[in-house]
Amino acid sequence: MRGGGYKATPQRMSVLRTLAKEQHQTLEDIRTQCPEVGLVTVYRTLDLLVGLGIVRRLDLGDGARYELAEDHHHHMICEQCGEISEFEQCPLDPGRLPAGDGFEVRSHSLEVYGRCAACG
Amino acid sequence: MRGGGYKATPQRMSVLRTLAKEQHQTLEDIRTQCPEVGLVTVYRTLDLLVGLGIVRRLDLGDGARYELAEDHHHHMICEQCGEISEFEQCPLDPGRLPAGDGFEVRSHSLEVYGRCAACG
DNA sequence: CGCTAATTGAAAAATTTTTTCAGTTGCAGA
DNA sequence: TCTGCAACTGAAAAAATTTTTCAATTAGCG
Ligand SMILES: [Mn+2]
Ligand SMILES: [Mn+2]
Ligand SMILES: [Zn+2]
Ligand SMILES: [Zn+2]
Repeated sequence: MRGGGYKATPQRMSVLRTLAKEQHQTLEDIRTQCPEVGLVTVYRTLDLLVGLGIVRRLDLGDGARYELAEDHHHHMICEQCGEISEFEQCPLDPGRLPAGDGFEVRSHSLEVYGRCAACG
Repeated sequence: MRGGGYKATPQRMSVLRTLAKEQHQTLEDIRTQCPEVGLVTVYRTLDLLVGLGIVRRLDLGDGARYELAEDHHHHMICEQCGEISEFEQCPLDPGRLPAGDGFEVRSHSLEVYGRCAACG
């Protein structure tokens, strides 16, 4: 963080601490957890952290959510209750990724929709 | 469309015709193609069509896009030029989908990021 | 400790989306 | 073909979200 000439301000630390507590939070979630950080600063901090690759921005259909960019994983979203859970194992068969059309695959994003255990 | 008591208005036809011309359009794209349709009506029509399952809303990181909900397919997004292309073959191995945790998979969404042929 | 570029946040602006509501219209039924 | 009316439209206003400004503050280097 300080490597690139960025300051480790209390506001940034606060946002990071909040992100560490729980994954997949919305801007409002973060705001609630960091009432002492100004709205504009939350926006700017998230932009910065996303730009640095420390945080990942998710678009799961209900607005932006943020998570610490740790290991590669995927999301299961319950269409009934909205619960978002994660799974590690990557169900992609590399052999069946698109090829031959000259597109070079660098990363991917996979979301699985359905019903969580609680919603049957 | 008329089945559910909905009217086939010129505005709705116009939006549908636009969606048929090109996939993955933003609201602005659609507005440009349908200058005669009021902004509010475009919003409402897209909501309606998405609700009816005729249109799919995409979140590929740069705001909402819309496409006719035809066959199941996936997207390749070039991180350089932003080009969005499609591929049909599903690289998912059903055997490696999350299981045992009680989550019932009903659908999925897969996006592949990288470089298109033109961007090297 | 002092300096300075980086940072913050209140206010204002810009952008995007939703709500209102009075007037219009597609279309089912006569 | 004509009528009635629930469905629909769109201008205006409101609400919600995001970005820009800019003067004051501050983290961290020397
Ligand atoms: Mn996650
Ligand atoms: Mn598509
Ligand atoms: Zn994966
Ligand atoms: Zn698939």
